[in-house]
Amino acid sequence: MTAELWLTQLHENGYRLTDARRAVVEIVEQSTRALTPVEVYDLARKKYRALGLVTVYRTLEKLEELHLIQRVHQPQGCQAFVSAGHGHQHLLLCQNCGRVEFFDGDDLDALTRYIAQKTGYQINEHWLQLFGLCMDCRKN
Amino acid sequence: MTAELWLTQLHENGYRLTDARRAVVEIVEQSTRALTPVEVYDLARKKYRALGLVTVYRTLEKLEELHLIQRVHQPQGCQAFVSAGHGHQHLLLCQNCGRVEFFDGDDLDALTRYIAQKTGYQINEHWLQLFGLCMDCRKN
DNA sequence: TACACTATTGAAAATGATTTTCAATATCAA
DNA sequence: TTGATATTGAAAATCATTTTCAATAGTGTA
Ligand SMILES: [Mn+2]
Ligand SMILES: [Mn+2]
Ligand SMILES: [Zn+2]
Ligand SMILES: [Zn+2]
Repeated sequence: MTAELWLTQLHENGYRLTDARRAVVEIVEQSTRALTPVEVYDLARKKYRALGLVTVYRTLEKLEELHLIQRVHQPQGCQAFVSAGHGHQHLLLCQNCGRVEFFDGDDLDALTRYIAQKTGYQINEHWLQLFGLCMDCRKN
Repeated sequence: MTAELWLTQLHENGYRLTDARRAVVEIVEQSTRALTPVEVYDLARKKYRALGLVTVYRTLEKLEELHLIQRVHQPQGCQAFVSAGHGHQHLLLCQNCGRVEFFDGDDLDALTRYIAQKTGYQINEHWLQLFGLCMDCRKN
């Protein structure tokens, strides 16, 4: 249902609504895994046969620009995307099935103050990511 | 001086010591910034003119395999390498000059227990990275 | 609804990064 | 010193991403 919202966002930012974009948005928005451009291409082509891979790249670029999706960095590679988190959130990734969750509530203030003091750095931001096994994959 | 140790490591693992490897090792080992393969190539060629870019890729691959270097993930890209940290350490990166430091002492046990409990995930590892401005760059 | 403007498209070509192939050469254990 | 072979750099191949371009489709306006 949020797919509609993404399309609205695109439209409000002066982008036209096309079948190609609709297909890409629908796939990426409802995925619980991070998807690479080719994966998006393969899946979206089931909805819209004529889709070109170039258009997938171009659409992902725009969705990232509008902060609707974000790139996911992993040991296996850094070319995959997921729906963006809201506010200050971090990723939790399943090492087996690739499932992606967001979490918040981390408090690194004490740590960053300590490191800043110790190193002389002014610390502006942080990346935090947890890896593990999701409930489903633990059963195997 | 650790460059010698790296070469010893390579040798002990059955790899031959060549001028090409020596040049790459010397450059990467003493750099305070993460370097891309091309950057390593350009710098190392000042020590060993005949060096080929292919050999840089192959040498970085081996150094990573032996855990002497590690890949650095950044917003601008994920193809750069630095000397690996020791034990459980994380990276602190200067957003201006690219300087790299390691820190430890983060304690995410409470957080991971909380997230594990809340999501049902079994959490195995984490990535943490701090970004900011190093002492030198703050002065500008 | 029809139209005109122009953003968007997919195919093909171009670019950039990395990997593979290969014959010549350098390393090193014996 | 020498022979087996690991390593090399150049060139070609591969893979991911970007650019170019002419045809087409989306949108606001009449
Ligand atoms: Mn945080
Ligand atoms: Mn840690
Ligand atoms: Zn899973
Ligand atoms: Zn700096």
